[in-house]
Amino acid sequence: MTSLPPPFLESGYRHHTYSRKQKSLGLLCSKFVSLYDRDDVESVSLDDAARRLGVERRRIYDIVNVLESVGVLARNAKNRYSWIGFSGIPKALFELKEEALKEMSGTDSPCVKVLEDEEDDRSSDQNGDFADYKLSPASMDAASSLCSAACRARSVTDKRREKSLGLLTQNFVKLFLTTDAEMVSLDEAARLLLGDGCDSSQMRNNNAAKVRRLYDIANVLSSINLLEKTQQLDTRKPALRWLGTKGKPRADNDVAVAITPSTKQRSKRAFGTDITNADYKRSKLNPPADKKPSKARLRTDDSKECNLMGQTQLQNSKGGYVFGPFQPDGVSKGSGDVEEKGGNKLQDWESLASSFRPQYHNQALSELFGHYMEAWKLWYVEVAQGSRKLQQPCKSVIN
DNA sequence: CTATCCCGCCATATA
DNA sequence: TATATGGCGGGATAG
Repeated sequence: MTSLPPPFLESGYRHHTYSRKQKSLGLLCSKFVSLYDRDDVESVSLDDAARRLGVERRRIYDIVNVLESVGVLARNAKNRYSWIGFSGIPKALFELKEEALKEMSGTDSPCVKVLEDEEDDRSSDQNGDFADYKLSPASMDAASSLCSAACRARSVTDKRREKSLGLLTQNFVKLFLTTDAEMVSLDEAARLLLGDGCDSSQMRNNNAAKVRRLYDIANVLSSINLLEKTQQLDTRKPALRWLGTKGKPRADNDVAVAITPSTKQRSKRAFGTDITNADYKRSKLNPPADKKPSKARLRTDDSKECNLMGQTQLQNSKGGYVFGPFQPDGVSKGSGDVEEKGGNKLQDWESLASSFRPQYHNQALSELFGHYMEAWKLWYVEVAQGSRKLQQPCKSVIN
């Protein structure tokens, strides 16, 4: 009753201008954010959100799932989330990265191919070693990707979790956090997000499904300005550019530390995600046919004061390699059972940094990581400390 | 035509 | 069981 079918809306039909854009996940997410990103908000009710935004609950789940993956929200209970805000992003990203690094350090893959896949599903995900970043272009490692079947014993529950939007989002983000590449073609991302390997079989259709999910993720992350939908400069192919890590482009000096948005707890618009009812939606350059998209769009993001910190733009051999595989399948609880978020995380950045560093074979990466640690530390400390009262969740998380 | 991706059915999870 | 979640992919719209 509350929902109106697409074609025909409420009052008459005066608005033949039905446009999907008006109901895009991204726009909805923007509304969602502006609705809750206030100092006095600390709890979010899905029911309330759905009602206030005038959409079906299903859509709220989509938004909330990805936002939670990047630390903007935290689940409390049924129908209940606590609003962390943008200040929670740095921490979340840091943890994601930490997790990603841990996973790829070859120590994983405890689960080899156990037995053949049962029923339908294909052996999803790949993982395996991360020895070198450059995996052979094609053919890759169809064989190695066979594994992962393992964890199936974990019952259906984990199985479902494996394909959740939230996990997909995390893996997607990890991809950007563990490499200096900032742009991935949609297609490539879709492939990496799951068991690529063999491109044969009827994975064609499967891939299409994944892409659909990728669009969902991209849309909400875009509205948060962590991501940007673009297209590869050469190939006009659609691609996604990560914005969550770069500082302002104009910083020549490698420094360009964080632009800590809220020195004071005041500015809740950490990420400058202000949505005006007007659709400020950037029109995607997309000129006629051969125009250079380059400067087409002006100040892409009105100086999102957000951005964690400046990072040197040492974009070296980006073109060469591909991202190593990470471990998608229900890893989280895979190995341990007691770990999870209980332990002592983010203890010493110092030690973490030093312990991680040696893992890089690539000098540039190593250096880059150093910057990451530095900047993150700064940012995190500042935000965590200064953040208004709603920092309680953070505090408790640490235990 | 292909790229996007909204919509909501219905399987699962949870209270 | 009822309700809450959220895969999943058909098929409509944008380009």
